Amino acid sequence: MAALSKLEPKTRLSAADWEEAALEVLAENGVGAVAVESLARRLGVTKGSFYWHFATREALLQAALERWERSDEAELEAAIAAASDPRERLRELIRQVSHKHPSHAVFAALIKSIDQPLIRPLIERVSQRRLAFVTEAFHQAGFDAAAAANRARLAYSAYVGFVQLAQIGQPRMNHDEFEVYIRDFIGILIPQ
Amino acid sequence: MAALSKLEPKTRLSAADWEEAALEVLAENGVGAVAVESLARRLGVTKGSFYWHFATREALLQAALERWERSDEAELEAAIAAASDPRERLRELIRQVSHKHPSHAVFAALIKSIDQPLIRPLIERVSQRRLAFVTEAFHQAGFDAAAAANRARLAYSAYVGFVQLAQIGQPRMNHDEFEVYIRDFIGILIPQ
DNA sequence: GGTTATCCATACTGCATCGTATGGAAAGTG
DNA sequence: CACTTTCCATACGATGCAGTATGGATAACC
Repeated sequence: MAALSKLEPKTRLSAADWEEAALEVLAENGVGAVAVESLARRLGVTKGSFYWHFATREALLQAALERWERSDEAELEAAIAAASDPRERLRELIRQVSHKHPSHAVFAALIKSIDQPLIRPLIERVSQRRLAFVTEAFHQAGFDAAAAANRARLAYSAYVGFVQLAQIGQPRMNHDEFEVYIRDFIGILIPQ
Repeated sequence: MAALSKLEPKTRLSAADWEEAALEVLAENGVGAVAVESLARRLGVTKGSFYWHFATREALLQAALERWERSDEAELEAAIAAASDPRERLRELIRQVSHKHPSHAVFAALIKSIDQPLIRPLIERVSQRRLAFVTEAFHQAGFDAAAAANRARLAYSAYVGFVQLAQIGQPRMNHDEFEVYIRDFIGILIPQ
């Protein structure tokens, strides 16, 4: 995601620079904020530059989203390799996810634009992968298929909801309260 | 929410007609879809009508949202009066919420526009009320204050996330699977 | 039935943004 | 050092939507 590169005169830009900048403003201000001229101003150039690298705004979005999807998939695979005990794997995943991460800001922004034809299938694929992973972990932890699926749904829904609510600081918590919340979260969903 | 009033030549319109139409398209296509000319077409009139009833698009949004907030508050108060046993009250609320309702479509749309200055405080107020209610119910059900708050956070986050995910039919479930999910949901969060 | 208040149509301005056309500057290449 | 490729600036057209100005139509009222 590079550093917060605002108005760096820098050198000349590559397509990857535009994609990363797009993901930054996406995380900060949503999909709608990924506008050509606005991005150009942020990067210290003009539209002329943009339309050399990309045919259209959608092409940039697509490229940026593919980039994010790959990184998200990689994170998940890393989580799979993390621990051998499925319970511990779940706990570790929850802890990882709960201590935020730029990737979750992107996800929170994306889910708000779930109607757009470019976003919807992406969210579907990503959620599918994540749900399958969590379901499998619960299954390996001893729950039967149906119970595991439901715990996974509950856990993933809670994650999605929390990411949304976090933006209004709604479950108003300080750091310690948050830690206790995560502990309870784990305790409720992963008994024993 | 009136009937699905599309392109009814009808008679002349009132401010309330615009507000209800605004809530309809809000639920269907999000806050961004609440556009003056588009709404006018939907109602079979032109912008001339709109700007007689409202000074600006924001004024319409504000009025429509106040309308929705009042109805949401009333629903919650009805849920409070429903059952005397707090556990049963929670179960009933979950069942009510899980069998959808036009009001939840509005909420799902609103949460996507949580950045807008008109929406954010509204979501804050509504979530505050709902969380307080659920927290209180868990508390009355025997959990201490901290545990009750965390169960409420988990339950409400799961609700928010589910409402979002439901739009992509992500937790791909048929009717029976859904009922089992709700049963498990209740069983996990409300033990005994 | 005439007058007034209510409601709406038409035509316009202003602004943001996507996309195009084209010429120019800087970096690489022989 | 000439020349080509790569990258960018400027200027323009087109579209969509908010908001204004103004006159006309219809219903309500005395």
